Amino acid sequence: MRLRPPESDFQNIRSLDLFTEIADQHFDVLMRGAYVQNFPPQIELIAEGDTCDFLHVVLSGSVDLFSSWNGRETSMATVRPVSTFILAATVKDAPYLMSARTLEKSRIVLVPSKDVRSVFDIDPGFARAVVTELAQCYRSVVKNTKDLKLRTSLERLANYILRQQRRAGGATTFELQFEKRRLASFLGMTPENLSRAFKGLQPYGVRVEGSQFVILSQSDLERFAKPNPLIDDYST
Amino acid sequence: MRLRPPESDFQNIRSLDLFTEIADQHFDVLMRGAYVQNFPPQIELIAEGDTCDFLHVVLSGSVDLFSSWNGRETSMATVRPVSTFILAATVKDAPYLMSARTLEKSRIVLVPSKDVRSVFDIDPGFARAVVTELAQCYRSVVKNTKDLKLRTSLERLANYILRQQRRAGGATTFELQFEKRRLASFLGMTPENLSRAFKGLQPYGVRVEGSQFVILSQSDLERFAKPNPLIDDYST
DNA sequence: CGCTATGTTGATCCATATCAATAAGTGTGG
DNA sequence: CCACACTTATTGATATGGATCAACATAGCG
Repeated sequence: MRLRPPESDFQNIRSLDLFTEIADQHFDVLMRGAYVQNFPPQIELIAEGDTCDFLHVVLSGSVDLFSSWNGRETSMATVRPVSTFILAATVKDAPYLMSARTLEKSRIVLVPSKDVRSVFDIDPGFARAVVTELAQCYRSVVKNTKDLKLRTSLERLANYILRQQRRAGGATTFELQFEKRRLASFLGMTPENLSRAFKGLQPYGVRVEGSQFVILSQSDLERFAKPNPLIDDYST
Repeated sequence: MRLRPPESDFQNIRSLDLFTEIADQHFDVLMRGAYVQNFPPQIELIAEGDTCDFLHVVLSGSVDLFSSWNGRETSMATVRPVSTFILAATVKDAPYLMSARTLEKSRIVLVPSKDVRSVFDIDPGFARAVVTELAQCYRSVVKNTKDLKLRTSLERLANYILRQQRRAGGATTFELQFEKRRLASFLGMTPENLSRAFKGLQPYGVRVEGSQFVILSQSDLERFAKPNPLIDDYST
């Protein structure tokens, strides 16, 4: 069942960096063509290789971006509310490079790609926002590549934990938001190896109980992880 | 010695996708503020972490983009004429995530970042080109991540060879344009491992003599490499 | 309350890194 | 133009990080 997004969703969408500078009438154009839909968990929203018909906005829930080749699969990123995904395919009008599936019950807005492109061409504020967002995405992937190529799996895990801690407001205790197997895949390792890596971080003051992470010694962990803003900072 | 770009360089720069749709007067604005410079090999042009003052355009020669962490270093990409680099840092006005050094004698144009941003704001054709270029860059890095996470080093090498072959126009014989150690670093492996990987591809009809690659059996190599447009195609 | 998926642990294997030695280029200055 | 120095490439021996296989534990979930 497809429905136009109700007024209540508008606010959430408009609050995105991508839409704050857009002219009201142009935002209306995008919303008029848009659909909102609630998906159950584990639904494949898009498949890599598909043509790109919609820009997706996650309003609630979460979405996993993943890729496959030759029978192997890897998790590329997790999208959390409120944010968009596959903007690059949208602006290039090119096939998706990644597949997407819901991790939990999720509310997703689908904005027709051609509307996005046509509004881009007439709205300078939106154009500016698109380019900023894309640059941000690009930089995130570059950081991820550096993480993968310059660090061992133990170092990646250590820095991942520190990043999550910051996202959780700096608390010494916080929850993993999804399965460990997905974390393993995202970090480029096997579930077995991840289990052992948790043990490997115990000497640096990391305790893992179920989905709960506890940092017993911030300084020990940081001394081992050597976090770097040019790899680990989300903002810049 | 810094010099304004002469007329002869203008044509080359303007032929870039990034500058084909820009208005003449706006292109002039960019060129008026720009400098052109000839660099010897092995000169570090920018260092990761530096603030981004210039968009760089390679007119001739070649440039290596690389990153470091904790005493390790990895090659991220090679930039060949005529193309730009660090566009993302330029539009975001954020620190470079990668360092750049000349691989050979190179002619580079430096366009002040703030000029790029201000022209972006007033020239829709240029804005469109910037967003297309950034989307392209983003997709390239995503493909590279898939390559790294989904393939073994031998598979990466096999597909790299096939990509280079296509760049060389499909010839069965072609030259590696730089050192093997850099290729190893780019592919995320050690030089020793690369040497052995060359041997490992012999059964699939690959011969390496010095910097020359010979593909004796296209079909065997492709059967092993399993190239995929969503990882290996440059265009989309 | 079982059933099924996820996570852990142990044993083993394999790919890749590291260390060491040698060979082959490459460039420089006499 | 050659000799020397220095970097890069190759090869061999070994070490190790991480994958795989297998068994078991645990936790969600219907």
